[in-house]
Amino acid sequence: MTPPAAEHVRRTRNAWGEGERLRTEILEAASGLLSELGGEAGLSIRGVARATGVAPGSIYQHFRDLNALADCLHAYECERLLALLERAGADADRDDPIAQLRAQLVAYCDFALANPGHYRMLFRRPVARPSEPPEPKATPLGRVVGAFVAGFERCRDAGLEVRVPTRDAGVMVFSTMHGRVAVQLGYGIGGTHEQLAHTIDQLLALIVDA
Amino acid sequence: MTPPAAEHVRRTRNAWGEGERLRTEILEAASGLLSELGGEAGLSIRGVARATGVAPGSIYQHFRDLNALADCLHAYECERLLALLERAGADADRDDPIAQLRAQLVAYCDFALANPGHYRMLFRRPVARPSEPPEPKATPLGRVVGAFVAGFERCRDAGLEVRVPTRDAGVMVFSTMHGRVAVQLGYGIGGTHEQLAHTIDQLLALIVDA
DNA sequence: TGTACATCAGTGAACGCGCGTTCACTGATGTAC
DNA sequence: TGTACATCAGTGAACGCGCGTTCACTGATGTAC
Repeated sequence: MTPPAAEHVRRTRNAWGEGERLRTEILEAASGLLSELGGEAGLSIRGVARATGVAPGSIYQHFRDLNALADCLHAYECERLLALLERAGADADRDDPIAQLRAQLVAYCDFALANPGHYRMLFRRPVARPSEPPEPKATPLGRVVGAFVAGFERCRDAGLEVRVPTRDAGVMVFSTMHGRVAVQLGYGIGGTHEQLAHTIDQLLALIVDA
Repeated sequence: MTPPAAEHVRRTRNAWGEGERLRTEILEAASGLLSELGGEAGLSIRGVARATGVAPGSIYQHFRDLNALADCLHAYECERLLALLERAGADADRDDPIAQLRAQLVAYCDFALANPGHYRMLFRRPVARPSEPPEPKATPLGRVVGAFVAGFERCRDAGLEVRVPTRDAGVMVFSTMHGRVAVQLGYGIGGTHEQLAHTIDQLLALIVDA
């Protein structure tokens, strides 16, 4: 019942005209809480305020209410993950679309295993969200799948044979990795970096003819 | 913020010597709430009491506290699912271990898609449970994987060639199905009964030589 | 250069609420003698 | 058969708590004249 002790940080207020900085500080603190709490459940205005070192009321200058804060945090984490995937792809061999895809898949798994709380929030959002209707493509799941689909399209554009429709291929690698990650997180097996990399190689070899 | 309206059911108290019946009534009511709430988050003593039609204090005659109630509910749902799998296997052709396994996998997917809230509770239990250490084999995930492993062992015993160690095979089908279910639940694609059955057939054909 | 005022970046006390949990109780049913 | 007592299956009022949210405020920094 006791919330995890979020140390009461003292902070110096932002300079005149830079109030928007608190918004980012709040999101970063909330992001840290996701790790401590292991997910979105238990996230509260007061907890985030404590972690930020700010009065509860101050949150409301940047977020309409708890729901809006959760939505923004969700979007914030989603962008972080997608940026990570993009960077992983960009860091890989420019002329090897398979290597790029592989790097993105590895980055995805690494993120999930290193940040279970963030991962849970991103992909296991509770259904009962009265806000707006889902719109699958805008969902983190949809966007990550989209990134993988784009990877397969790059393979196809490079003249490699992709044996199934690229959309199906994207969904396939996502669901396989999501399942593997869940087994590791909940069961503790099959999720070493090497095992996952091996699965990724096998999957890619199965789907695209290099 | 308002909890979903759990209609205040009036109930007649149990007869002398049959007080244990309330325990089951509570678990059944809590199970119903899992559907309404879409998962374990938001489950409360008072909510369960309302759904059962009983005073909050009455819960404590059967469960030490909220945590114990959640643990028992977890076990209760776990048994329900495993019984479902067992029945599915038993209802299939006695002499066809592949048909039995197939029936269990289909039953598993059907359960997940029909009961997202229960599924989430069973397989996405928050990490921060101070109770006892996990003990993977006793976990729903562990036991379901175990049921699948047993299915592959029956195949092997029947003289069929299982191309990977049965344990790996069990983990493989579980993670594949878990991923597919997650994509359907969060994204709305790939999860029709036919598509899942098709995936199951493909997977089984890949793993065991019939 | 002074000064009155506006704006900014917050604070902190207060509210009402639902929650978990406790506890003295109530009324019906069984049991000992 | 009567009756005193024990046990059972709950009730419902009360407690203290953390929560979301509001609101009047404070003190520092900018701006108009």
